[in-house]
Amino acid sequence: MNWLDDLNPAQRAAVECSEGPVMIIAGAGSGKTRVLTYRIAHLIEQGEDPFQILALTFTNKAAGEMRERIEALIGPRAKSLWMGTFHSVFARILRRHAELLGYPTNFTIYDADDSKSLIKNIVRELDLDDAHYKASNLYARISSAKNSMILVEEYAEDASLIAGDKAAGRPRFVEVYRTYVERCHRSGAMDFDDLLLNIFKLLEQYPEVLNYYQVQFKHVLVDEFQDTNRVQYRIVRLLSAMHRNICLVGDDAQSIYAFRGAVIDNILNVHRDYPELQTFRLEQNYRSTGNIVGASGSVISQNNKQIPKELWTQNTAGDKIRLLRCVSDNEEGRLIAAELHAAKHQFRLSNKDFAILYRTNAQSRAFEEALRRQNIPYKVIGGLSFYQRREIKDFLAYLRLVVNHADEEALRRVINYPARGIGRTSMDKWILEADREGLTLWQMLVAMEQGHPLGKTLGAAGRKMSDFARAVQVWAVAAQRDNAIALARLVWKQSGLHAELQSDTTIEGVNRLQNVEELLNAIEEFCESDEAVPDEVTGEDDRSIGAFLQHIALLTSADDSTEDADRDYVSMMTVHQAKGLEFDHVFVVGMEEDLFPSAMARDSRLDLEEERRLFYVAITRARQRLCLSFALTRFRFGTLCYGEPSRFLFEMDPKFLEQPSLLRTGAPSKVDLYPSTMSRSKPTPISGPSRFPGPTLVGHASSKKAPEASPPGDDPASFKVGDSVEHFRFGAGRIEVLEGRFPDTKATIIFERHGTKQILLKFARLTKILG
DNA sequence: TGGCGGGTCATTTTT
DNA sequence: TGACCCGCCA
Repeated sequence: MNWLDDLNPAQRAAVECSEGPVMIIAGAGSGKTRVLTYRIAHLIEQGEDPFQILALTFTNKAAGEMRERIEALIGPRAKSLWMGTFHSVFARILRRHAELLGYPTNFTIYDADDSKSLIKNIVRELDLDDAHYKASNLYARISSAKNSMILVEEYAEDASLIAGDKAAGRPRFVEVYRTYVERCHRSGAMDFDDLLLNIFKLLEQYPEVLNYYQVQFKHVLVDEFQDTNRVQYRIVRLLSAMHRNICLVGDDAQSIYAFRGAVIDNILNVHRDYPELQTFRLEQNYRSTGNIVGASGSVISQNNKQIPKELWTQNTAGDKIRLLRCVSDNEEGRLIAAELHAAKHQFRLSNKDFAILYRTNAQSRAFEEALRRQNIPYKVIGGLSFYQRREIKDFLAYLRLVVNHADEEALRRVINYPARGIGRTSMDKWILEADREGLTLWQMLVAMEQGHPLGKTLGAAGRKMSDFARAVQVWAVAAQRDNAIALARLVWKQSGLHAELQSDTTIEGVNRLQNVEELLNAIEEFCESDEAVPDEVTGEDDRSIGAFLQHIALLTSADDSTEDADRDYVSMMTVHQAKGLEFDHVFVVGMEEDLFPSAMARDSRLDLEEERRLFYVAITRARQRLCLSFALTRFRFGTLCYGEPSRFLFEMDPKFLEQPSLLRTGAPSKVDLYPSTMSRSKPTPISGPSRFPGPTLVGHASSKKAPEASPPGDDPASFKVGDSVEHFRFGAGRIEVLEGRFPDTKATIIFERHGTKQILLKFARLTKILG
């Protein structure tokens, strides 16, 4: 037990307090993971059964790392822990009880693409116009309803929700929601949110199941508690209600997922649900220099909504924080590349020690170009995961269909890919007829195979459809006896996918073929490795294709196997993706108003506080050195926009900044690189007193930053549906629909001479026509 | 039935 | 500016 000596007093207290509800507020860099892993190890050392410990995380990566670290402490007993993401642990439980909820045991998990595609189909079927009913928007609404446990019927009865939808121009949203839920269910599919919501339903509706897991989980631990949504919190409370040994670890200052349903009030108000809650604060930062800790503190203290705490460090003060004032986004790229290059040599760092963090993905371009020009290897983190690539999804759709014939998204995806002569008309008739007879698409196929008249009506296409159904049935039989790889190879050959991809000799085509082959390798590995944990209910070591699909359904880009631990590259990513990571030297770029903080957050205190927490997350990633840059002009959406330094820069106590004067409007862009500079790229000299100095690439941006340059227009908040308005370019028109919350209210306007346009009020400079 | 061109639309996204 | 989606055309 001597490893407990690795902990400071606060950490140790948090680890050793193993009874009753505990909250651990873990500041950035305060050794949160260490406390969590030691706590679990300590529980087991004290004689607790690892099978009775449930630890929930948000990412597979976090779960995997934690398990490894616990194993390092206490050995292979760690393998028996119930540890994983909310979604994967719950998916596992749901498999056992799926029938209770009317799902097949081998239910499919729909990812966001599947869900959106289904919603798109529904919008089409309900004959709604897809300008007002955008799949991504509807999906987000459905998701947030589910995360708040608002079921369809509750939604339908909630007058204010309905009124809101009406006002937003989508009065039939509930129908979409209802149809979506029905169709998922009919397809034997759960989306990500269902994995949470259905666990909640299961525990609520089946007391014996609830009791079983309440007994089972003597200890429940939650990582990143500040990011839980309503349903997650409810589930955790239910599961831990018997033993009340619940341990919530998090940092309210790092809550950055409200837009996805995370409820910061969960962490702010836990004590209401647990009056006997014991709270521990980890306030000593081990990660960063004094200047970085100090600067981050001065930023986050501007927030109202937070648990009071004071982070401190024994580390040296280190370098002050550098500011980089750039004339344009391209110059920002060049200067950062030069800074990086210089620092790398001066401090003898590797590329891996650097990270460039930005608010939006679109910003990566300038840095990619600049780094490429300097021959500095980099990697843009995030983006499409391996399993989201089209060819992979296509092949997986076949496999999904074999496992679960009801999976409508899979069926639609592959029934005519590779092309087998089943055209749009045939598909439409098929869908229509299935709907009329109340059959699923698959049942309709089977009916046709067994002589349903539609088969004859469709002629050749009908025969092809029957052939297809028969093939899937044959594969399904094979899936009963073969393991995953044998089945996958069979389908790969017989589906025609292999031939299809092989015939494409373009570079991308060859790539696609290789990707599927890589997937096949992964399946083979799955069948051979001992990765698949035997199911503790059946005791069987499941190597079926169904088990494989389950295994990969909840992986993301961060889990891709391509291990480049050996490659040395600069990491570039959004701030969100950087959470939980740390680097020696961090650049946070694009520090401008309306970019960071995002323009969307401009007028809401809560949103702005979340942006501020996001900035806090960004700067606390840095261990040794932090550099913040902003550009005075930037191309956005094709037009040149003016920017001004982010308010967050002004919120930092200037004593932590190397050159606070750079924030002064019109200050010269003095960019002295690190002494041993090798930089070739000179900063563009700035002259003249103009507010936005620099090259005159000014254009006439419809700049939101220069409202004084455009006719003022009436207050965007004052418009109503039905108002007659005048637009500076489109002339007279009438507002038909207003949607979105001020200030992002979007208007659909029918103009007398220019037809219907959708316009953002805050940019439009509309004037009201009276009378 | 697929390939192209024009129109539209732009945060963040652990699962 | 660029990515993506839809619809039209061959």
